[in-house]
Amino acid sequence: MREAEQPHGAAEPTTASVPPTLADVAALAGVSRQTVSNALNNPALLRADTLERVRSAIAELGYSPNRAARNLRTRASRLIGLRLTAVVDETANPTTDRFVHSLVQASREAGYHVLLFDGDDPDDPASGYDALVRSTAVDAFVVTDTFRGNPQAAHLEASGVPFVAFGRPWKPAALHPWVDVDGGAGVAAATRHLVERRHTRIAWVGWRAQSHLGEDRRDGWARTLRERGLPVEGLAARGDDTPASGYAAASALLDSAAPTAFVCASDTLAAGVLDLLRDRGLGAGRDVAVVGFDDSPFAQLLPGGLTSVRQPLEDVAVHLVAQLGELLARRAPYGTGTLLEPRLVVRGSTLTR
Amino acid sequence: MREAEQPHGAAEPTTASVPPTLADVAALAGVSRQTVSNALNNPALLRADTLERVRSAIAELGYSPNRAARNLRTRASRLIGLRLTAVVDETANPTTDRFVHSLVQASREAGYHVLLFDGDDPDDPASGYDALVRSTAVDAFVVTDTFRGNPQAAHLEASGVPFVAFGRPWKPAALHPWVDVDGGAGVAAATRHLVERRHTRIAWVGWRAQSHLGEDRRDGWARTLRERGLPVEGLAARGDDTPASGYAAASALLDSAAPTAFVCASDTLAAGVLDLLRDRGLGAGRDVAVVGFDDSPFAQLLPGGLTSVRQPLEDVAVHLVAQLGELLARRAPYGTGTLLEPRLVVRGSTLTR
DNA sequence: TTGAAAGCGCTAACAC
DNA sequence: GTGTTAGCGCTTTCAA
Repeated sequence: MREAEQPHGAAEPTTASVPPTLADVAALAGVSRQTVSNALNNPALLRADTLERVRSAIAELGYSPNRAARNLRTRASRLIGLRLTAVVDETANPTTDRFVHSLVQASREAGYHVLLFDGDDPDDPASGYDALVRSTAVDAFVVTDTFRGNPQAAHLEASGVPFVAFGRPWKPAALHPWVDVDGGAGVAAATRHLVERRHTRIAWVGWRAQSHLGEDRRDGWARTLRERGLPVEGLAARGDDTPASGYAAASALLDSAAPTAFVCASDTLAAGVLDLLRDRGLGAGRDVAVVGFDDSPFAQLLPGGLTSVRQPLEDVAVHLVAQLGELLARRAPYGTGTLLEPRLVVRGSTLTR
Repeated sequence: MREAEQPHGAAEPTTASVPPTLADVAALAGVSRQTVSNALNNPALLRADTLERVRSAIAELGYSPNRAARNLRTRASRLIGLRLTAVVDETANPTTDRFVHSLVQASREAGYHVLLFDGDDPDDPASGYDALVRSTAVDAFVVTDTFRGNPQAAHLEASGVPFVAFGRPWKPAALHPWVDVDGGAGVAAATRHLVERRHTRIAWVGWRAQSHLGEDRRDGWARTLRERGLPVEGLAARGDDTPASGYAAASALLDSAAPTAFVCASDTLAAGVLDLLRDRGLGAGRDVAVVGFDDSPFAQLLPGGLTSVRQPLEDVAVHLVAQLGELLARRAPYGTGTLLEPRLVVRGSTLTR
């Protein structure tokens, strides 16, 4: 019986120890536990003076409702699960950091926290998700890699797990809300920018045709050139998302089609193009223009700067969380999609001409 | 009363609906609830055949223990809180992404998940932390910005909240476990690398003296030069962590001290130095060597590559989680610290000479 | 407007 | 080795 050695004053700001409960607050305020709960969740129900008394008791004790108890009762965790995609080649993904940050902020404003996890088993589409759902550890997921038609989203949809996707659906009839960035529009803006700067032979350095994401961006380039009556044929290359691939593509294109500008599907490819220009003694921006995609730190730090398409990730996060809120509230708003426009950030690599 | 329209078989893999509970498993396996709990938490207590029966019942139902209930009972959440530091200037922090990823992975292996949050109020050191602790939403924190002597760590220590720090303590007598990277050793390795490549006038481009982190790195440079009997005086500059600052520093140093190599406190500063070299018509690696710090995507993508010091963030995360585990298990291992050595990644910016 | 009772799903003690 | 009892802290009926 020696465990209950309470300090002198129960109401003083004790360091950690045992956190106060609803009952403690109720006792201090001279009301029932229920009234304290109402003060928290339905303040409108209380009379003004009662509410005030309860609130000062809460403040005095430094009370916060126990999350586990609340979660157990309400069958919700107010947690959003986000699966981190694997780090490729020890290189940080330029968008991940910004996106995660934006999501955390948007979630907080909606009263949610973000729970991070990664898949134990890359072969299993359910990996990570299922356990989290069955154990009611998270209320919903944000899925980030649907564009490549991955099986995870399909699996989630089949299991009836609430989720919203950053990326357009992998099939027309998808039933989940999504938010995406109109990469084609971004690349189109970049291409127009080059046309305005008097470029007529504008090349595309992109990814293999399997990538929806890459085809979307490529379309923005091709579409704009056709609109302006400029040549498209023989001015496009495809490859992996590596500097080496960009390097090789630029080398081949320069020899075969003599473009004066390169639009790239990523900053990584642009880095390879820049590398080749350097090796050929060509000045980026001066002799040949280069545009990247993602506005990564690389684009920002490159001497002279790399013109690049910047995704509005902050807005993406806000929309995702908003859709998640609706999804969790009612069962309704299936089939909603939002397409956001990126913005071209102009720097030295397209300027000095 | 029309809500309880149960499907025919209770044991079939229903989509979402109501997840099975311990009681369902117990019923199916023909044992008590407690036995199922033991099967999960103390399998050694069960007889082999009972265990087998329980396990197959668990598998059949697709059962996962309800997190909220377990958390309520055990007074633990198996969640580690990580506060994301603010995004500066819309630029991603090169280390954040890698570190977060490493932490998620290390945590998973220890049976924890990572909960992300950001401070609502930057002026309040308790911001975010306190609420999460009082509501028992997380078991512990990983604090990442202790090095600059921030008040958060001091506050956490005072409140008795379990946490481990990525960064050395801000005062000698700190009581919390920490893990840090020996930046001085990394810069020393970089400096030795330059000495071996016959450089004798090696400059330092760093941060203001207030930064412990910066002084630690700077020491690695100064120490090495003195060991080798090379000049230190007049070869160092300090400024903000921006390319502009690196540009200005390099410009001034080049005029006043004619160094043939620059060691920088960050890749960001190195970017500025490279920018200046380009403007002066000097080739990085060819005429003047440059070393950065962080091995950011910029360093990896820069044409030719930027030699840079890479922090072992994966190891940092593993050590942090290990210390957290001990801290949470017993109350003992206060005062432990681990210092890890970074690794120099050599690229073109120090090679062609 | 406020209070009393019940129970969410789990595990720590203890009895069998 | 297995079952019984109790209760973690909260919110949702319902009654006063």
